[in-house]
Amino acid sequence: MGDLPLSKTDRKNKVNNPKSDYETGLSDDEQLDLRIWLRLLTCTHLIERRVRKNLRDDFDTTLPRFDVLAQIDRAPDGQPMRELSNRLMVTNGNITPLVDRLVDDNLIKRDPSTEDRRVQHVSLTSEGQNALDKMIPAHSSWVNSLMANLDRESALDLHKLLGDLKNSILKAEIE
Amino acid sequence: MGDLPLSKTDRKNKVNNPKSDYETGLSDDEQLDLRIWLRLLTCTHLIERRVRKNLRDDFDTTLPRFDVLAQIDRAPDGQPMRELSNRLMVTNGNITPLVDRLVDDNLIKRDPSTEDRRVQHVSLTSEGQNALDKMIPAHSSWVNSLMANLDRESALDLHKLLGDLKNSILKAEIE
DNA sequence: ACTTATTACTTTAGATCTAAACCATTTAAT
DNA sequence: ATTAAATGGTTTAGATCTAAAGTAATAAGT
Repeated sequence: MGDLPLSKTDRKNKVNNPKSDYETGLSDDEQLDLRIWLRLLTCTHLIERRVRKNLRDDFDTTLPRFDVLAQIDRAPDGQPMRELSNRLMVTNGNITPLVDRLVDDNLIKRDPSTEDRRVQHVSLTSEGQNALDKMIPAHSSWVNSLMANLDRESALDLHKLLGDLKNSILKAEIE
Repeated sequence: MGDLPLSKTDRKNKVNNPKSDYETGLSDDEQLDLRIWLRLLTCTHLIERRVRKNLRDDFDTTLPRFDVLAQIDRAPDGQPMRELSNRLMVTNGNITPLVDRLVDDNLIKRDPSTEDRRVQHVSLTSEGQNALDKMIPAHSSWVNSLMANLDRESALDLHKLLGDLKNSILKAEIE
């Protein structure tokens, strides 16, 4: 895919890079990619576990509920359910009961769209906004403290490389 | 925490870095950490979605089942349930029914430990080993293709930085 | 020996998730 | 206009997950 004569994809080709780990049958590049994937997963799990616990201990709520509230907050005028499930990257069938419960708890509200009768616009109630306003800085500080041992330059590099990775994935998804 | 005079933790201090985003009330470093966390989550979700779909389409199985099989494979002589849940970073109560189903499908087997009557050693059956041997290279190639647009140097950097992040998290967990 | 943790695993209750089927509405294509 | 396709949302079935309680066996402290 790359324009460079020595792109990684070339080097991955077993004709160009016959050295494989005999035990696994995987090339060096494949091994590296798998290790990246494992670390990605580990970091995600570790952070999620901490955030989950803190949300429960400090706010008696759950991560998916917080995620929904935080996402709704990003569109103050309300947003359709589909946008929620897209942004949160979960299936649409998952959002409905989550929103149901948050509506029951009077933290968010559903308003039918005037333009499209299929659409339900979801937005925060003042109670929901209040609750979220307390959670946002706490959540931020938790993540912050987990990354405190990463110097700023590394953090900037990591942010950039994760952006590259995301683009690589999206490019691969298209084909 | 850092030994350097201008460590990130110092700069995070609002006295030293009074510039905050007025809208969010978060410092630049906090914003950066949150963005890293978001990208981490996005990449993880995107890869998981793809792997999940491919496992279903090509092998008619699920990601948690594959994870359990792959983890069991790493300890050929069998390993206790606890080690499984530790390495897969899920609660122990989650592993039991997953293992139950895989045993029912004759892909793995449980053997009581001779040394400790509480322990159940889990290992692959030959059927399970056969199934897994087909999945491993496929899984690797999927991950590989998702990262194909990342050049090798970036991949190495990313691997290293994710290691740094992991260490930072673990250090923070201890306190 | 005896009591008290601790550990390995299971069980329970309930929330969350996926995939797939479904309904209603809107859009596109004749 | 009429049909066909796409879209937004819900529902369903079933798997996966967490947290917390429970059970049995081991380890540690006195």
